[in-house]
Amino acid sequence: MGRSPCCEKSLTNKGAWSKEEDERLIAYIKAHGEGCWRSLPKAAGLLRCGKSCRLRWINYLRPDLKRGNFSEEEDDLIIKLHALVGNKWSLIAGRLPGRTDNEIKNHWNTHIRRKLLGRGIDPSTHLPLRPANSGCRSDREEGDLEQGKLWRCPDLNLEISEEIEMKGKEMGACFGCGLAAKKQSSECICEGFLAMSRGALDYRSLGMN
DNA sequence: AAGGACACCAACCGCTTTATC
DNA sequence: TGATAAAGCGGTTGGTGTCCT
Repeated sequence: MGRSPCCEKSLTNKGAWSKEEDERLIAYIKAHGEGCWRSLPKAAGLLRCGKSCRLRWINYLRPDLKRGNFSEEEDDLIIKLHALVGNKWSLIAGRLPGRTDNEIKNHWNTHIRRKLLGRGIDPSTHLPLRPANSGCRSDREEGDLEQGKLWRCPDLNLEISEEIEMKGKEMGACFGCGLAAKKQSSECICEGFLAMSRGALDYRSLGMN
C-alpha cells in the first residue's frame, strides 16, 4: 500500500542550514537535477527531510533567484495580482521572475500590507477601510457596491479586476487556473482572461498605469 | 551603553492535492 | 477503487539584526 515514508524525522536536522549542507545540496542538484526530493537527502548525504531540501533550494539556493529589494513595479504587480487571485503566492510568484512565493509572501506581510493600510486600503479585500473618508468612491460606485458589485480603488489601478469580476458575475466565474469553481467548463472565461488556464497569466497585459 | 520594541526573513508546520500501489 | 505517501502550498513561528528610548 502506498509508498514508504520519505524520511525518519528523528534522524533529520532542523533549523538553519549550514554552509556545508548548502554546498552538498547545490552540488547534488547540479549533478542530478531537481526532483525526487524523497531520495535526495540520502543520496546527497544530507540529514534533512526532503521537504526541507526542496524548500531550501527553491527559496534560497536556486541560481536564478533575484535577491534584494522589490522595485516599485514589482510591488504594483504584486498588488494587482493579489487583487485578482488573493493569497495564491505561488501563482503570483510565477509572474515575477526570480522571486519565490515565500519571498513574496514575506514582502506582502511586512511591506505591502502596511503600504495599503497607509493608503486606507484593506489588504485582504483591496477595498477602502473607511469608504466615507477615502475619497475614492463616486456616487455611481456607491450604488454598485450596495448592489453587491465589486469595486476597486482607482489609486491602485485595479480597473482590470473590476472588469474581470463583473465578467465572472455574469458568466459564472470559472478562473479555472485555480481561482474558482467550474474548472475548464464550457463557460470558462479563462482563455480570454490573461491566458491563465494555460498557467501563463501575462501580467504585461494588465497595463500598468 | 543597555535593553526593549520592532522588522525582516528563513524555516517549519499542517493541510490539500496528486501520484502510486 | 481505496489507502497511503509524496509533493506542493499557505500560514505561522522563531532567530537575528536594527532602531529607538
